[in-house]
Amino acid sequence: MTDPQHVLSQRVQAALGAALGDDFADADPVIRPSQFADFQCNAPLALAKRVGRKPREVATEIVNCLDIGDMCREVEVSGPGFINLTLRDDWIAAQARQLLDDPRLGVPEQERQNIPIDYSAPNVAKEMHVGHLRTTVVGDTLARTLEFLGHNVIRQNHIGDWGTPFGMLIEHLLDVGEDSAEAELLKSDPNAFYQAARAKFDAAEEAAQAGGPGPVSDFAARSRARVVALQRGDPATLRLWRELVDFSKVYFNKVYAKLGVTLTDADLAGESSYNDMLGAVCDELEAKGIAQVSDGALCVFLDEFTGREGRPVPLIIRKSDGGYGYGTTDLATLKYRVEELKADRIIYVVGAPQNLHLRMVYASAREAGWLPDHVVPTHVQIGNVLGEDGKILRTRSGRSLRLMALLDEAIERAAAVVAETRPDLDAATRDEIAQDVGIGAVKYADLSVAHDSEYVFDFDRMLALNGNTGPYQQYAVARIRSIFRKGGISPEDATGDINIGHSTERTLALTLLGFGPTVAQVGDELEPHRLCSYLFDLAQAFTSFYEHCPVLRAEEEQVRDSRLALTAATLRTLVQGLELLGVRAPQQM
RNA sequence: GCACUCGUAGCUCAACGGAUAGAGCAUCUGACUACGGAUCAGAAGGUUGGGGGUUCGAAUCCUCCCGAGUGCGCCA
Repeated sequence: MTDPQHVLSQRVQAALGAALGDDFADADPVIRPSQFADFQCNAPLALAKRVGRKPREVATEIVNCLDIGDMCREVEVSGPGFINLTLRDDWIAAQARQLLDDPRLGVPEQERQNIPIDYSAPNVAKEMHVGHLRTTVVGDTLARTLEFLGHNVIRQNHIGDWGTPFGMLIEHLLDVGEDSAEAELLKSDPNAFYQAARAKFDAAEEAAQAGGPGPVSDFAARSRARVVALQRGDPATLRLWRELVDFSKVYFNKVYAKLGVTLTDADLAGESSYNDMLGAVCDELEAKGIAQVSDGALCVFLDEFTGREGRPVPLIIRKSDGGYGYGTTDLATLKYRVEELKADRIIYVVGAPQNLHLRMVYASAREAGWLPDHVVPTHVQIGNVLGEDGKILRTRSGRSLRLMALLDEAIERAAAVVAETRPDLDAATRDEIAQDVGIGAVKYADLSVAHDSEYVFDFDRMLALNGNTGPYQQYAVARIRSIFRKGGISPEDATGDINIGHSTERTLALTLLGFGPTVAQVGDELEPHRLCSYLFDLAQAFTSFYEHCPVLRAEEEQVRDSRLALTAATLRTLVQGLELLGVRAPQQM
């Protein structure tokens, strides 16, 4: 048991029962870190009214019943009725030392849940751009964290692999030839392929309107026919469609490999995979009287959703031409996740603009009985990434930024720094460091701000070695590893007792104990930036300790062993924390 | 018009209803024969967009205004 907040909460709870009676024995008082002491409890303030007495009196009474001498050196009532708690150094030291034997670093066991997480979701035959960065990176961190907490995470990469654009894409693929260089673009620069198809389609539309049939306008007609063939399940069309998807998979996997995320082909669950359910979804909604035909389209109208001029906003589940849109797919997906994946909790890591749509999907599914009350869908809203001008990040020409290009630039910039600072290393090692630092910087920058807030993308800031950045954390890890390298000691062998002598040792040890609660909180609230804040605190606590407390050069052997153990615990915690963020910590940098 | 997300130091961002709103950049002061100075110690910097309200206590909750972004029927 290494989580002081949890232990203190239990102690205070016992005292509450003793002081105020059995009615309060299950009050579960909240303990928070505080600037006035190590921890603070405000339960007396919350309970004072209930017992009709003054908060300070209540607090004093609780303190009198508190049996806590083994872990606290000071307990006092202060302010309007807070209980301030200051831990004993030897207790902190002992708990910090326990982390070294604990494979989970003090992270509490959770009740195991089935949790599908919907994230990344790029489109076939389209470029991944900055918008995909956050949904991919945030989703991946949540997946890693919930898995670490013991849950059964089911990664769901809901790729856009179905719908009207595929008619023109397939026709274009046929036109250029499946083995052509143009088709190869799908694996490296899919936008070029998509744009070509799009341009051809638009030109064909124009030609068709202007002068009737011809070889150009023919393309639009062929594309439309191809969509129908695709939805009908025509084998030849399906084969071509699959080829498009396969080409795109190669591209996705390139990006994922570069980015270092845990998604694999096994996690692909694109829109097409729900195709067979769409008809039944519509039929059932119609039969239950939830959906009605309006202007030729089958729609679900719900009272709580109104749009312009107070008119109800529909969730269109079957278009007037008989086709299905993403509303239908999303309903089928939700149904599948509840019924087949046995979801206890469903997480959508999706852009903030989709909020209304998702809420309508949830509401419709609840209405239909596909989403039981105990299953809670959560939309982790992803905010936009902005450029220096405060507008959505784009290239100078106004196009959205290619994710691949952005990652390459980050690596290049990191490489330039490494080349300057570490000319002693060989090229291969420098290259590896540049990869880890460049990618780590981008991912960390993305994760360290609240997922729903927009943030300004700035290479210089994210690659800085100071501040709440990836490289700062990586540097802290590199220095720790350097200590062990220089001392000829393996971190696993640093298992001595921890004794606290210096104030920076105390701060470091106490901060270490915060890892478990922080990870649990990230799992509950789905906010990775809290883990970043924590790791930044930890890295700062370590560098401060590192400045003030020599480890290898400590004069007494006992002090040296203690500091080595503290350093080893820090290393493990930082590396584990960064791993949950999907940020690699190089051996040196 | 309605809905969602926001408005915090010069800049970029934090703050789970709790005391004196915190970091980092930038600025200024200190500390280098360094277990890796890509650092550390410190200073300065705020009427939390504005007005009301809820309560022991509000950046946080409610309400009204001002401002920004996004979304509101056949793209996904």
